[in-house]
Amino acid sequence: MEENKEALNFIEQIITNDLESGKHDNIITRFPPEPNGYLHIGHAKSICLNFGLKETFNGKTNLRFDDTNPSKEELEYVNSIIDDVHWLGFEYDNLFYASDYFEQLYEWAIMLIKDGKAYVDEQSPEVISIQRTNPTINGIESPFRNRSIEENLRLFEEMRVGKHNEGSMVLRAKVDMNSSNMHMRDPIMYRIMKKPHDRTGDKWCIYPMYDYAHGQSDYIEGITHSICTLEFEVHRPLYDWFLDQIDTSGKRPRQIEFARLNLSYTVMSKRKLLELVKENYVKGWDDPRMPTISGLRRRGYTPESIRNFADRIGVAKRENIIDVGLLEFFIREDLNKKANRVMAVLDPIKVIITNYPEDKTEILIAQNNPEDEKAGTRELSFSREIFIERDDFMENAPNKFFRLKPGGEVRLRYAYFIKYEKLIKDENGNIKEIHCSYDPESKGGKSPDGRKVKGTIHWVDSKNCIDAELRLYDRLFTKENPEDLEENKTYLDYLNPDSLKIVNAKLEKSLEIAKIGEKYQFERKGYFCVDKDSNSKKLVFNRTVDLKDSWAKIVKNG
RNA sequence: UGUCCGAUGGUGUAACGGUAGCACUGCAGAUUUUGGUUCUGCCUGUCAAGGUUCGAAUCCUUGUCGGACAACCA
Repeated sequence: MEENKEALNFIEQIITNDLESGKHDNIITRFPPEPNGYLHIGHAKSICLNFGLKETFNGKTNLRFDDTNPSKEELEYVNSIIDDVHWLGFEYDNLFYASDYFEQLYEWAIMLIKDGKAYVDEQSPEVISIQRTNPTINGIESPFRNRSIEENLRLFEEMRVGKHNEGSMVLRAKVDMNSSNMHMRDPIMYRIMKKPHDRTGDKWCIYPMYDYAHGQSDYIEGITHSICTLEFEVHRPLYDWFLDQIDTSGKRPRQIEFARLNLSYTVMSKRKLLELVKENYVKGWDDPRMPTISGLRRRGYTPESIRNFADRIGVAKRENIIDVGLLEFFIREDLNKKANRVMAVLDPIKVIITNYPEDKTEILIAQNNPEDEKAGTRELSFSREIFIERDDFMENAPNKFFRLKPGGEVRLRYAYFIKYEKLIKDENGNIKEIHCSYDPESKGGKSPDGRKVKGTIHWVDSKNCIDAELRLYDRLFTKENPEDLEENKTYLDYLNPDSLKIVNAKLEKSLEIAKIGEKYQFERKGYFCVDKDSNSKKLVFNRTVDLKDSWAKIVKNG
C-alpha cells in the first residue's frame, strides 16, 4: 500500500516549520467568535481548521468569546455557539472570554499611556475620521495627541469610573498618523459604553476595541497561531504593534489569514443572516434554509458531512465561491451509508389491483439499507388498494419511460409486478385511479419465469399508511452570488419565493414511531429527517436533499 | 487614487525548479428490485508578455484582472 501522504495546506506548512525550527514545542489555536449571531457553515470551516490543527499537531484549542461589545452581544448566542461546536464533534481545551482579561488589558493601557504611546482624545468620531484623511495623503494629528502623561492618566481613569459621557472621549494608541495603512493612524483602543455586560455586569463602562483586545488576549492564552480571515490582513501590523508593546521575546502569537468560505446561492454575513431572521424572511436562525450550523442540523445534515466538506474545500488565500452542490454531495455520501430506506409517496394517486382479493392484507419483507447488511429488515403491509407517485404513471409515455404506463409492466418495490389495465377519470378528465392487475407469482419482486421488468416504483398500502407533512426546501436565493448586485437591487431581491414547499404525503406505517431528528431515505425521493415541529398527532419531515435524478435530467435535456 | 493580498479545467484544491494530479460537476457506458448506490472511461486548466535556467505553474521584471482596508464593529 502506498502511504497516504496528505498535502499540507499553507498553515500546516507554517506550523510544521515552526515545530521543526524549535520556535514552538507545541501549538495552541483558538476559535474566537463574537457572540452576536449564530454560527454558520463559514464558521464551521474555521472551527474545523483550528480544531483540526489541534488534532494534527497534538496541540490545544481554546474557545474564546470575543465579547468586547455589549451593545451587540447576547447570552443566547453564547449558548448556541457552544452547542454548535460540540455538535460538530469538537472539544475545546479551555472556554475563555475576552472579558476575562479586561483588568489586564486596562493595566496594559495604563502602561502604554505611561510610555507615551496612548492618549485620550476628546474629539468626535466625525472629526477623528476626517483627520485620518485617506491613505494617499498624510493624516492630521489630534490636538490632544501630545497632552501630558499625567492628564492622560487622569482622564482615562475618569473614563473608567464613568465620569464622562458616551462618545465624549476615547483612548487612542499613538502609532503613526502618516501610515499608508489606515489602521495604524492612531487606532482607538477604548470607547465609553454605558451598557452592562453579560459577564462583567456594570463593572466597566469602557470597553476595548477588537484590535487592541484580540492580540493581547491571544498573548495571555499563549496562542501560537492566531488564524483569522483575509479581511484582517491589513490589521496584522497593528496586531504586531500592540504585541511589541508588551513582549519582545518573539515567542508570540502569529496572525495568519485565510480565505473565508463562500457558498453559492446563499449569504454568509452575520448582518444579513440576522436581517433574514429579524425581518421574518425565514423562521429563525435554525430555519432549515439557513446556512447556519443549527439550520443545517435541523435540515438533516450530519456533523461528519460538514467536517468532510470542510476537509475537502481546503484552506488557501484566494477568494472562492464553493458550489453548494459539493455540500450536498457530502451529505448524500454520509446518509447513503447511514439512513434506513422507507417508502413515502409525496404526490399520491390510487392504484387498485383488480385481481387481488378484496379483504386480504399480507406482510412483505423489505431491506432497511442495501448499503448496510446490519440495518436489517422491516415489514410492509400490502393490499388491494395502494398509492403510488403521480408522476410514476404516464398515459402517453415515451419509450425511455419505464414506469407504469399503458401496455407496460412495472415492479412494486418488494411486492409484485403489476400491469396497467385501465384509467378512471373524473368529469374534468383528471385521473382518479388506475386499475392494474398483479402477477401472484411475482411476490417479492421476482418472477419465476425470469422475465425482466425494467422499472421499480415505490408505493404505500392505502389501508395501512400514515399522513405526514413534508417540507421541501430549495435554495434560499435564486442567484449564485446574491451579494453581486445589479443596479438598484439588494440581496433580498434574489430571495427564492419557492424555497419552501409543503406537501402532505402518505408514508409507510413503520414511520409511525419515527423520532425527532431521525434521518431516512425516502426511496427514489431523497433524504428526510423528522422535524422538531412533529407531535403525537402529526409527523413533520424536512427534506435534507433529494437524490440524484438521472430521469429528471433526461426529461430536461429532451 | 495609496498600501496590502491573490490569480492552476465549470467549481475548489495539489504539485516546494524535473511527467500538471485529486475531488465535485458534466458527458458516455456497465451493474442495479431505488432512473439511487457502485464501477469504467472521457472532456476541460497554469492571467499575459518578457527574462533567468538544460528545464518554470513554481524564481525575477512589467502589465492585466480580482479582492481587502479608509467603524468609538468584530
